[in-house]
Amino acid sequence: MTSSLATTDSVYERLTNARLSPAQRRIARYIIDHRASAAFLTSQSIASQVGVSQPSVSRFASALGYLSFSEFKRALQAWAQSDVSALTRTQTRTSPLSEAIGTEIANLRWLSQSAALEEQIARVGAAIMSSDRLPVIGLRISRSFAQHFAYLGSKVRSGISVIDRSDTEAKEHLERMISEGATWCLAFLLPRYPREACDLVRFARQSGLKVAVLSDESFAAVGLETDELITVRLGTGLLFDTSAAMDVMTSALLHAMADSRPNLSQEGLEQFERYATELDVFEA
Amino acid sequence: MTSSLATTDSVYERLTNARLSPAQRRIARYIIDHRASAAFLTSQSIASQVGVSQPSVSRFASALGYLSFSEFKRALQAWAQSDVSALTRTQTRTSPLSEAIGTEIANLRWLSQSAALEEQIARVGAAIMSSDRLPVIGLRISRSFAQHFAYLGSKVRSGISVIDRSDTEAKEHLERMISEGATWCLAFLLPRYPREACDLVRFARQSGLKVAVLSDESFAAVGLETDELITVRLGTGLLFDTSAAMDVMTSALLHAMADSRPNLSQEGLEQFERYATELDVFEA
DNA sequence: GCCAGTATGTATGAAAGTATGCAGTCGCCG
DNA sequence: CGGCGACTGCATACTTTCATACATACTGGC
Repeated sequence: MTSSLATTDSVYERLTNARLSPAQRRIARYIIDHRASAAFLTSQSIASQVGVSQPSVSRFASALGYLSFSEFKRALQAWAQSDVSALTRTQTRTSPLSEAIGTEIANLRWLSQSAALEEQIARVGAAIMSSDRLPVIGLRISRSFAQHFAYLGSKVRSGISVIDRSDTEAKEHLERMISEGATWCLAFLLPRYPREACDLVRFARQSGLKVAVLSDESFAAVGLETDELITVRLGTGLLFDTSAAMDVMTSALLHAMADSRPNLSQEGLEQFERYATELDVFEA
Repeated sequence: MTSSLATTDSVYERLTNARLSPAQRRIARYIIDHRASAAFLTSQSIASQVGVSQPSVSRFASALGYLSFSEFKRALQAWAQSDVSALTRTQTRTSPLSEAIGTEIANLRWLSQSAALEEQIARVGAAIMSSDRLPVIGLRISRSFAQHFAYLGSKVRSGISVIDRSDTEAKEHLERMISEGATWCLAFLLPRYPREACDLVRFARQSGLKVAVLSDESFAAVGLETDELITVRLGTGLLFDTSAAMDVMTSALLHAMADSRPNLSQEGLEQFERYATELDVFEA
């Protein structure tokens, strides 16, 4: 009876529902993140990976309701298995959501086929890293992208600031950054291309800044001059556009930035870690 | 030297080339036919499946040139592993970027295959649409997601506001929204789960709000109670995590919200269009 | 038929892996 | 401050799994 329960309930379900101790949470975390490989490790090696004792792993399995660690491992293997076999299964698209996901998959695929992209990202990353200050422009829907970039970017380098408006105050801000040593700026410019954002980009270039723009394919139609233009495809299946590719490219750009100045970036990241530990910022 | 040979040569090559006795041939046959599962069985159970003794299996491994059955099993697992990952891989991955894109494609695929998801999104969309006010929680990295959601969400319904801090002022804000009719709130809660954000979610629930959380898989390990939990997988190939699936789910949720109250949403969108045209907000 | 060589199962000890009693630590409540 | 309960690591007993010695069975050459 008990063992039949073990096979019917999903491992993941148990992991989410069970009441776990701190050490057990860390184990759960590790297992979820490494399920493919964790499914075949011994309690011993999981323990050492996570940094707890072997008995803790053993107890963890029973806390989840399994009779033994071995039984848990079997369930885990079945889970990991179903996980990969899901990949092989092609299914018919019916709903808008799966349509949308399908489109985004195609968009990402297109991205990975784009040959010159890799090199361009590296080039742009190095370029904006070389600027003493880095204004990041993003208005309306693009504001959140600019802020996302700036939040992470600030862990890699200093002097990043978001410009999410287009009034005289914003222009003043931009000019001040130029006088402080900004040579490049980065603009997120997604449909439907706010006129004000375009104006701001023009203003920046007139002021002598080089501009790197992250946008989508149809941006070309706007006819705005840029120094670097990275384009992605957006997903259009749902009420509002989805921007999975933009998310990936943002991260890729950050990666390239860090790559171009390993020391500087490493320092920033370590500092953040120290600070996070000190102030006990995160769970687990 | 021997062990390096063991890892370089493919298992399959050895299976076909080695000179084997009748019983060993049967074992080989079984292993080739069931490699996915055989890779994790004990010598004992392989033996009983094939109908030979356990030492035969043990000897079989050394006949193939492995130092021990354990080493053979590891090689087998690696083989089975590469076998399934070959399914996902169409081209050779070399750079971190194309790795990362590949991962995100897998993440999206996993999403589209998740059966209950569609229904859950619809349910959550309708639920948060029914709340007279809608606080959206997002701290640190999740702030931009919350803002993205709120920016678009405000075109679909009114009364959305972002809570991107966790001080008394934020709690005051939350309580005011409750008194104004909020019954649900939405929280973006991405790794590494800020403690403050978790606290805020607990506070919200204690204050009587239902909480829908958008997070990633390992959130389970945080052990936070929620009323609805939507999980995606993040991409981990680059310096910072990518969140293509989160972007899609955010949009899907907005879509579901609009679907649950077509009139209300339509009205909001039209109003935005009128306003945009009037003020000449966009290019083209 | 006998012998050498090969093949295979049984028995057994060693090693690896897992579970549990016990004690130390920490936080909480009276 | 002291007792209590939860948590966790250590030591250890127990279980499973693996490798090897030995015995038995089969094969082909003589």
